[in-house]
Amino acid sequence: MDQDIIKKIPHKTIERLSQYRRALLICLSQGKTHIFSHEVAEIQHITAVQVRRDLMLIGYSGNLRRGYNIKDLIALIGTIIDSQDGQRVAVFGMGNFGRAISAYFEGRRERLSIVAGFDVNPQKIGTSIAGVPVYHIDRACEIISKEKIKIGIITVPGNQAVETAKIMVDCGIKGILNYSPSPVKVPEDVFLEEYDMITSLEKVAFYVKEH
Amino acid sequence: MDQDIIKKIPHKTIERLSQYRRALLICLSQGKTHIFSHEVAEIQHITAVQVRRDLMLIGYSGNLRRGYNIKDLIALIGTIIDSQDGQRVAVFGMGNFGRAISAYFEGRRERLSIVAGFDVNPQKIGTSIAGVPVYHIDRACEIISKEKIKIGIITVPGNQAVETAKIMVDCGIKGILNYSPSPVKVPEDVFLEEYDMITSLEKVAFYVKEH
DNA sequence: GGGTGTGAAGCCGTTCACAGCA
DNA sequence: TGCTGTGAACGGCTTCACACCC
Repeated sequence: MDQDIIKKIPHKTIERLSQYRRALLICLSQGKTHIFSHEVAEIQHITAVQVRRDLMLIGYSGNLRRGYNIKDLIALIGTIIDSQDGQRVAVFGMGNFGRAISAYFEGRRERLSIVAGFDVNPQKIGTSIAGVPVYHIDRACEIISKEKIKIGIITVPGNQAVETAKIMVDCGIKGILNYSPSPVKVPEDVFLEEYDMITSLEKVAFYVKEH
Repeated sequence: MDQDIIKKIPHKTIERLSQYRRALLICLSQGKTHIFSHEVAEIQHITAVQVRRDLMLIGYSGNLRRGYNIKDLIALIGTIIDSQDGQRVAVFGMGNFGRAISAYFEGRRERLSIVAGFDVNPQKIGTSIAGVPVYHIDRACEIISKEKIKIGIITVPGNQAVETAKIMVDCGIKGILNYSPSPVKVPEDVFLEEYDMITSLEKVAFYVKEH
């Protein structure tokens, strides 16, 4: 697919494509071969028009009678969001949360895999958690370079997040997913996504309070 | 603050208010008493105008010379997003992720606390994880009613999410935060927020791939 | 000058409405 | 009839631009 077109896909569509793929993989495993836009929409709690718009953006055309071919669509989404030769990820902070993510991710995606964990706790160094080898943070640059890691997930406590992000950037990480409660700063050329569970929970609590 | 005004605050502003408060609490603990909009903005990676807009929406006025009074602002945000008499939360699925959330949350907010965990693993039932007592899922309705729980977090494996959400709704939960990879369906009057870590990671990976 | 507060404009994602097709 | 594909309208959030103030 044309690079220029891919570059113009909005963030939100990228997120939804990822979600569509997950839903489609489940449908495929249930033996379905085709699906209508309104079926996808219902699963994702959005409208059918939205689904068709997204598929329009990536240039996919469905069949009028049977809807979209699930296998083809999964493949097409793969060509857009996956990297040809796979991407490697490291987790910074192998506490409860780091372990949870490693376990959650184990073997879910061929082209995106967690290959290293970093921590400072000597009891964890040298062990393997959910199939992910744990190294001391001091070896970050060495391992990142050796393992060709470009993406890092921050799961250290809030007060260490800023410092950790600095190390990641210095070692050549180009994409950071920050799950700590502290926002971090990165250079322009590093993609940063931050998510805080407390904010989400407070939001839910707010709307529950307001009925 | 006037209820009608609160109802009109957009979702995004609510999220940012939660984030502002977190940042402000840190500033307060560092001994600062006042802060400018551009300082808040920088922490959150947004613009100063955006911050001022949000504060305008909630009717807060700063001091021209010194900016915003941190203590007052924290208090005001509290009156908007917190519930007067506190809200109680349950975690469904005390695996790695459920444990991580419980630990992460322990003692962070007075007005929002995790008071129960549910699981099916007999080894966990009756124990306490990160200060949260664990019950068998069969007792969900009993405990939810007794503990006056209105909010639930789903951290069960994807294939059990739909079923778990059903139980939650049936037991009277009014707000759900779904961290499982499977979207769930809930009635109109239940507030639902879904977040999937794989989607976020795929998004980061996509933008790293695209430079 | 460097802040705040805000009407107006701009932008971007979503939804409407409908043509086209099997 | 019931779906897809899409130009056009809509709406809500963000940014511009500027008045005002110390």
